Formats: sequence, C-alpha cells, structure tokens
Amino acid sequence: MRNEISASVIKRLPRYYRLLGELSKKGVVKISSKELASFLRSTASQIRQDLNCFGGFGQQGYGYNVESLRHEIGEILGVNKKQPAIIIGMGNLGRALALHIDFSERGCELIGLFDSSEALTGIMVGDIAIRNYAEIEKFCSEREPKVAVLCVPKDNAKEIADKLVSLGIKGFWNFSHFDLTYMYDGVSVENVHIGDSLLRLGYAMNKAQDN
Amino acid sequence: MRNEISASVIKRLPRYYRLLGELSKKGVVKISSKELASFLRSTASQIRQDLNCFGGFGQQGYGYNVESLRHEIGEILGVNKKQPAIIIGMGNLGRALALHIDFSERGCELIGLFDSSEALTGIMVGDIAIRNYAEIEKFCSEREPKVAVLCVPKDNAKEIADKLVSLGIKGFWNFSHFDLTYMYDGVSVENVHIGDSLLRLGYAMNKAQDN
DNA sequence: CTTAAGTTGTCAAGGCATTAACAATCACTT
DNA sequence: AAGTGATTGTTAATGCCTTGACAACTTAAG
Repeated sequence: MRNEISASVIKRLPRYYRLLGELSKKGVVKISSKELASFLRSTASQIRQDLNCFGGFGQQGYGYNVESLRHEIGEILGVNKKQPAIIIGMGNLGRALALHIDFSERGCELIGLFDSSEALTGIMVGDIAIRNYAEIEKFCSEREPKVAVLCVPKDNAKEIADKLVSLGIKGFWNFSHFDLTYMYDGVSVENVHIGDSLLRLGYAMNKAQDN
Repeated sequence: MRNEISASVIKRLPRYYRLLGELSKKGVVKISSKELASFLRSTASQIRQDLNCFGGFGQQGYGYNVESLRHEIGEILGVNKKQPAIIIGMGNLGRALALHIDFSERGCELIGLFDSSEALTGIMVGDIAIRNYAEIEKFCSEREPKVAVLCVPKDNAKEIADKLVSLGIKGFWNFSHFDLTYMYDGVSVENVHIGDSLLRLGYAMNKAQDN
C-alpha cells in the first residue's frame, strides 16, 4: 500500500485531469508546473507537490509531458476501469445523470436503471430500459454491478443501501440526503449535495452586496 | 463589513442548516454542540468555533435553540431572499435542475428558462415555458434577474457570461466546464463539477481494493 | 565542451484550520 | 437560595496544508 494521500490532493486531481485533457486535445505536448498553475490559478509549488505524491512524472529542466501526465493521473483515478454501475431512483435527477454524465469517461459503465414505481418500468432512458426495483437481486447476482448511484428519497436511502451492500456494491455515488459515510467496511461513498453550492452562492452574493 | 470568514467555515454552513431543518421538523427544541457534532461526525469544538464567527447564538449551560439557530444560519446564507434566477441552457442538466432543485428554499426564485434551440421554445418545464435565448436582453431589462444558472457548453460559456454580466447578473451557478471565477468584479461564482466526485469515488474504490 | 537558462523534486518555513482546554455562565434540583 | 452539573465562548496548542527556496538535473546555445 502506498503512502496515505491527503484528501486535499485527491480533490484537485480531477481538475488537473480535465485541464490536461483539454491541453492534449489542443495538441500541447509539454507543459511546466508554472504554466499549469497559471491555468488553474494555483501555485507551481502546489502542483509539483501534488504530483510528487504519486511519483516523479516530470523531467527537470523540461517540464511534464501533457499526454503521459494525463495518462498517469487517469490511472490513479481509475478512469480506464469499467466498473459496472447502476442508478437507483429514476426521478428527474436519476434521469438527468443517466443522460448527462459520461460514465465511461470516469471509469464506470452504466448497465442498469432501477425505480420502484411500476409506471416507469420499461421506459427507455438513453439506450437503457428502466427496471423495477423488485428485480434488483436477480440483476445483481447476474451482472454484479459495483457502483450504485443513489437518487432516492432520504427516508429510503439507508434500507436500500444496506441491501445493495449485501448484493456486492462497493461504491456509492450518493445524491440522497442521507449521509452514508463510514457506514460500511470496504465500501466507498461520495456524498453529493448540489444545492449546498447554491446556498454558498447566496452567501457570496450577500457579502459582495455589503461591501 | 464583518470580519473575513474563511471558506472552510462557509463550506460547512449548508450542512448545519440542513441538519437543523431536520431536527426542527422532528420537534427538537434545543441541542448542544456535542450532539450536533455526533450527528455531523465532527467535533463540538469545531461547531462552536464556526458558529462564533457570526456571533454567540448559544447559551452557556443550555446549548443552542434549534429553530433560532436555523434561522440565524438561514439569514447568513440568505435563504429568505428571493433573488430572481434564470437557467441558460435547457438540455438534460438544465431541465433536471429546473425540476429537481427547490430554488425558493435556497434564496432564489426561478423566473425564466432559456435555450438557443428554437425547437425547445415554448416547451413547459415545470410551470415555466422555455424562452429563446434571443429574448434574453428584453427579459433582463424587464425582470432584472440576479442569478444565472449556466448549463451551456464550455465553448459558449464565456461569451454568454459576459453578456449576462452586462445585463445585470450578479451571481453565476456555473455548471459549464469553463471556469468563471475571478472574471468579473462584484459578481459571485460557484463552479460545480458533478463528475469530479465520481472520479474521486473511483480513486477511493481503487484504494479500498488495494488494501 | 562549457555555460546559461529553465524546470523539477524535495525539504523547510509559514500560515491556516482544527482540536483541546478552561473560565464564565446558565439551568435545574434540592 | 445555593449548589451542582452542563455547556458555551474564547484562547492556546496542535497539526496539516500551502508556499517558498534551492540543489540537482536537462536542454540548448555558443
């Protein structure tokens, strides 16, 4: 096991990865930490320090090769994996995520959509049909999904998560407002509260007005 | 102007606000920092320190009154304002936000939806009809929206944001992958990258597997 | 070949955020 | 009415994250 990497560093990796993808697409071959910093409004020091958590990807006197650095960070984030993923709860949010998120670019492969409402059963979202939640056990034993995107009401979240863990789910991308963190051993959780950032925007606007 | 509050503190306020809302709904009247900490998997010390940035909301020997603390944090976050808000870009994401986010609970009032595609003009999303983006100037001069939710492709984001600022927008909730931070004076920006947290989940799952 | 300019990897310093500790204060009980 | 236990507000200590600095190294030019 490698050295423990701090959450602050991990938080920044996706941003680096996105930027390197754009640069690579534009045909940029090499880049220095200084240039990266100016793009990201960060410091060269921080970028070098972050990257060195994982090993020396750069070359002294030269800089970093854009494509190979992108590849390395991609490996760290696991974008080349194809973790089978399912979405639970096909309301507006579940549907939007199914259609809007490019799972394959982020190490996942979306293989199933579930909702407990029979009215939705069979409806196509993108190229996947919604299944009834009653089929979840059969589906999991056959297809063995590893990631579950939780888009269910807060009150149902724990019960559903418990069941999914028992069926082999190893990671939750949790949009329900029930905090699953630290609940299960060996199961990873990312809680997402989109609305919180709108509240922060409100705070920032109030403050800006006061000045 | 009050003392500068650190971003770390602001980041936590929405979470406090949500928890207090639930407690209030359950009829809980008073709560101690210790109890709050156990709910939030935080420390009593941090919660007291955070709250004291804004003033002494508690009472020694007693704790905090749930409803009044909720109200105070609400004031700080500006949830009682009714900032008129518009969404630009009514693809899957824009539609999902229009339907899924309770703007009024977060200090905003959704008053307009815009898309440049004529095929979408007039279509109802919730109880609001999509307008063509060509009408944006007229709309802004009449209704004076202050918040813009940007759900447009990266390449169009800057141009659109420039125009919206000139039309009086004071805050961006930015879902485009173009970073608007520090671009305009007196305009607040919250960039949201939902996909980043899926990448972090991938990292966490890889690491959990390694152990 | 030698020198100059540029850049990384890394260690040390500084600053910021979190945690700990305690006096001041309050509610409740007797 | 006084004493006890609980809890805050606040200051100090700790620890982590970020920034600064520099040696080691690479490339390119003279």
